[in-house]
Amino acid sequence: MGYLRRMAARRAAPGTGEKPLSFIEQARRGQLIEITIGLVAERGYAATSLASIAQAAGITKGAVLYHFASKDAVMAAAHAHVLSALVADVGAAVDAAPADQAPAAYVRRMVGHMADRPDHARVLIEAMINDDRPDSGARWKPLAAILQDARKARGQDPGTDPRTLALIVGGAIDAIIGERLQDADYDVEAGAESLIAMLEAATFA
Amino acid sequence: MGYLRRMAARRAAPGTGEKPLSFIEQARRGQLIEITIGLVAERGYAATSLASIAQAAGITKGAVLYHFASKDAVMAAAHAHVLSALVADVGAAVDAAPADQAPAAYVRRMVGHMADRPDHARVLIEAMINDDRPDSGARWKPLAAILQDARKARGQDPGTDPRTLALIVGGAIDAIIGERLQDADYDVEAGAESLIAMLEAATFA
DNA sequence: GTCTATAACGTGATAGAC
DNA sequence: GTCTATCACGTTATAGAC
Repeated sequence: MGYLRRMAARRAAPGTGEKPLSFIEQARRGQLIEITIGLVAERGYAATSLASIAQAAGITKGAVLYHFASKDAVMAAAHAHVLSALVADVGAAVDAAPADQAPAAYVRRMVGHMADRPDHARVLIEAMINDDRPDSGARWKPLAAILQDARKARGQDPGTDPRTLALIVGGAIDAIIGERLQDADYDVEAGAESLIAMLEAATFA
Repeated sequence: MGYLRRMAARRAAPGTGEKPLSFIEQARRGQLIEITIGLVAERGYAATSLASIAQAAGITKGAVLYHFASKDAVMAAAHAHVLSALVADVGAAVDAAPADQAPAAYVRRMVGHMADRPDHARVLIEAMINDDRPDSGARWKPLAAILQDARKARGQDPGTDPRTLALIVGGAIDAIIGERLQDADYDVEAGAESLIAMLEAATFA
């Protein structure tokens, strides 16, 4: 792995120095995070209020704010939860594949992961949007590195600008996932394979 | 054109039966629309309140609601404004190109249009997100049709599923534009050409 | 016809009850 | 340690002044 870890690192960075939390606390936090994921997936970030979270959990707003410092803290926790699941899943798949097939593995698992967890996908999309920090390439760099390694493993010249190639592939993945979110009948696996085929054709040119 | 018209048609549909509006009214509306575009581009849909629009225009909230029926009506007007500009621009470029080169023209003008108007791009993105109506393929169908026509003009078999191909290209365009919004130095023209090269390679396979 | 002042509501966060 | 009642603010929309 290592590639995707960087993605997560940005989020996890400030959180060093956590106090140990009780079992009931941990359970409540987990419950609230799950509820928040569902609500954000359904209504979006801005439309998800503390009141709606509290109501879904059967408690009051203040109780939510006892377990989390602020609304943003709840959102950040929910985002971190789905992001770490994504990183672990895709990272493992990429690491298990030989370097020259890592890009295909990345595309397949990324699409598969999101298709299997529509709620997570929607949360990640929402987070991507509402995250107004200028992410200096954090989005495309991991994939660009995987693509470069694959080319090296095949003994090819570095062809198209890796940044642009990673952006194109990443954007295509987003579009395929987005289509699945709107139409549950859309065949994402076939979409992923089409994208991989295009990528192979472009890499050999 | 005709392809992109459909995109706009959805939005424009209900608005038949408009009463003629006075000059000052039209001017105010235009002013408010421009202001709204700027604010939405800067802060996003949810964070753009009537108060912020009114303040930027130097009037009160109520005055805004005299010219538009509701906050959503202001937003819809702003969206319609940027969308019609996009449709007119890209549509003209596509129509001017021979069928076999229409996809390339589409990509170039789409990217160019957005790169030249970052505010418009951001508004379109925001609208895409907050538009929770299930758009039955409205997003990819125009491009899919252009791609199919190009293949026909070249006497090629219909290869990859046109829906998937359109989704991939559309997603790639979004990613290229998104990158430009975050990094003004990113060379979108080069990105567009890379995408077109990939598309050509895939079409010939 | 154009706009200002006011109202009714929902929000995130706090102070304090248990 | 856990949660409820309360607060101050910003929101959209309306009623009414000019």
